[in-house]
Amino acid sequence: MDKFFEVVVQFTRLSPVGQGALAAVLKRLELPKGHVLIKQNTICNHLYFVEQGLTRTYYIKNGKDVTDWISAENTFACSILSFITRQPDRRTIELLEPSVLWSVHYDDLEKLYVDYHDIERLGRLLVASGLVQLQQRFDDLHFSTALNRYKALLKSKPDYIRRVPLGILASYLGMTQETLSRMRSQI
Amino acid sequence: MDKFFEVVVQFTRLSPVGQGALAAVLKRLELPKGHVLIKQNTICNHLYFVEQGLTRTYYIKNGKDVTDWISAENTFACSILSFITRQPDRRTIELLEPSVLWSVHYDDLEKLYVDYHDIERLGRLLVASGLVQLQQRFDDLHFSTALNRYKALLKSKPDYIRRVPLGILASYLGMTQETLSRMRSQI
DNA sequence: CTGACTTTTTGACATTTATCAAAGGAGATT
DNA sequence: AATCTCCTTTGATAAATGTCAAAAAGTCAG
Repeated sequence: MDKFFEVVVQFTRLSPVGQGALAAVLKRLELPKGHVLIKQNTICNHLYFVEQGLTRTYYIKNGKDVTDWISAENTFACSILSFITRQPDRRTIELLEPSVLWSVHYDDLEKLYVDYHDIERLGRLLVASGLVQLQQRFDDLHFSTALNRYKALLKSKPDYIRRVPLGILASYLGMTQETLSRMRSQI
Repeated sequence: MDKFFEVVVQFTRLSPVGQGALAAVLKRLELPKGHVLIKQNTICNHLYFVEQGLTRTYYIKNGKDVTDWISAENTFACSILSFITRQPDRRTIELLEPSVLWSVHYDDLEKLYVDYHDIERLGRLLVASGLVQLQQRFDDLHFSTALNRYKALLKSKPDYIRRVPLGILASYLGMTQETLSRMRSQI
């Protein structure tokens, strides 16, 4: 749990009572590679913090597997659309490696938001951080060639290139695995 | 200002005192078409609410004009990256139509967050809503053909097609204006 | 170590979209 | 009405990327 609060404190300092309340609803999970955290077309009720391991979020679009997001150590994973809107979403989240996670239930978080101003603030800052990351990822995709998208990833997330299978990485970058394989040999 | 609070109340109900404090820092702007709200490479210190009119956010990428976002009535406009991170950003925001806007200064908002739990909550919900919208826009871009991106826009934002010049719309959709012109005639 | 399986690379070809160039409209101004 | 400017369409061609097929390389259980 220490890792979780190390990350949290970078967003905002919690009061001891707020931190205690948050710690009380955290659940530790130790799960094998391939385990499915969220199934497609269900409501995402948990926010996951990755202490160790790697997750990928994907869905099927026109019959093809599209990887939407990858979460590594010290970042969060959930279906953003479903967690916020409370509607089912097509996304599935699975583990690419055996992982250690901490989960918070949506309802618990909502209660904490009401009771603790500082946790509401933490929530705001976490969402804002997610927005910044998604905006950067969006920018990488918008009007970039396949080669530049790969280069951008090489710069921003070099560890993904070692840890994530090529086909999944290609899909994350919005290209086929053949194209990624060729881009890679071009550098 | 009524329009602004009509939108706000859809996110959360504010206490009278919170609402009053927020109203006190809102500034009304009436500006002509072409007016620049935020210049590239500056820090975005204001969040704008569009009561009437239309804005576009764009930047230059490899010498080309890339439209990143469009805000119409009852939505917000700012450089997300800059407003949140407090760093300069390449984005410029300009008015595509003569507009009526309400602006809030970053510093005022931060003070309100500290003083009023309900405004911190509003902030969280606004950012969350922004995240949902960006995620949807990202999904439209990820592994979609030009034609499908155009169709998705036709469904989600039909008014943009009437109000936004074709070249800007094309760039928003990540294609050239020639391609958009052809997609359009295909439907 | 070997066979079965999965992942990655390579090649030939097809499709999509961009680029460049030019021609049409539409609205504003004289 | 003629001119100007801006916006949109159309056509020819080029470049980027996808698709399909097969070979090569890596992984792992037995």
